[in-house]
Amino acid sequence: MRISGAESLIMEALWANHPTTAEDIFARVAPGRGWSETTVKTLLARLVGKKAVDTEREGRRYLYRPLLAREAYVESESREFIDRMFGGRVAPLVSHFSAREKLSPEDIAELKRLLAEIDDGQ
Amino acid sequence: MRISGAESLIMEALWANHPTTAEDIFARVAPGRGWSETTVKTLLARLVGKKAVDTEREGRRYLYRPLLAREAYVESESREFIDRMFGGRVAPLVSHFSAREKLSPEDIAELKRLLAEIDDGQ
DNA sequence: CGTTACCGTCTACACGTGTAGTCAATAGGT
DNA sequence: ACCTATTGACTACACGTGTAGACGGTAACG
Repeated sequence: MRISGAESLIMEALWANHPTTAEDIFARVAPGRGWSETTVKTLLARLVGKKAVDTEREGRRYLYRPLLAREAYVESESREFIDRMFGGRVAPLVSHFSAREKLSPEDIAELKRLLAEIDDGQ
Repeated sequence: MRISGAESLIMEALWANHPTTAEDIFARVAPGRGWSETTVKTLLARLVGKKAVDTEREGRRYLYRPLLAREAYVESESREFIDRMFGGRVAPLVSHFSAREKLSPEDIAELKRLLAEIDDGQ
């Protein structure tokens, strides 16, 4: 089930803090977006419909919690993106950024660390 | 100007071979998609409207050529994706793939080569 | 117990997108 | 010069998405 752009903002808020109320999500997401409360509710309802979010009644309101794990979401989005853009391989993407000097020193350090780790594993 | 998913397939065909005719693009893109010829024409027209593709008359038909460079497209899509998914940094993405053993030996070799290259540059 | 405030649901609407049919212009062949 | 085949333009339509108003049920408070 596809998560749209606006919906993914709601998911981010939920991943950061759950279970929680629509009001809380509204408070944390809407300011940066200028969304009305209804918009947040609509998006939540759609996510529940898509089975990406689960609800649990708490008094007169719902508590929302993510059903879709962020890991799984990142995984499928990444795969799709890398397939579309870089023929399914990771190195060309890194190469692309490296060629444009968009790699920060921290990036470079961490990449080295990762590769060393992989070598250790072998 | 945003390029949609279907449109990006047309762009790929154009990047691979240009300038060329709608018929040629149809021949190369439609089979894998089951698109009708009109669909390809519509997408081309939209891309021309978005100024991502340029036309030049050749007899009774057009020759199409990309106006938007693939480099620029990849750049902006990548940036947006990395911002959305990994807080704007490349290393977490690689780390994500590395953790799932989705890095091919070629990926790893190329990453090493890239890092060595960067070191040389310093 | 009745009223009120809150909160989710229903409804709505414009716009982009995926997909394609019909039409009109015109280049080319005879 | 005329007919025809080709090719882009116009039109269309359903569906997802971004965005939000209106409404109705029900929990809570008095």
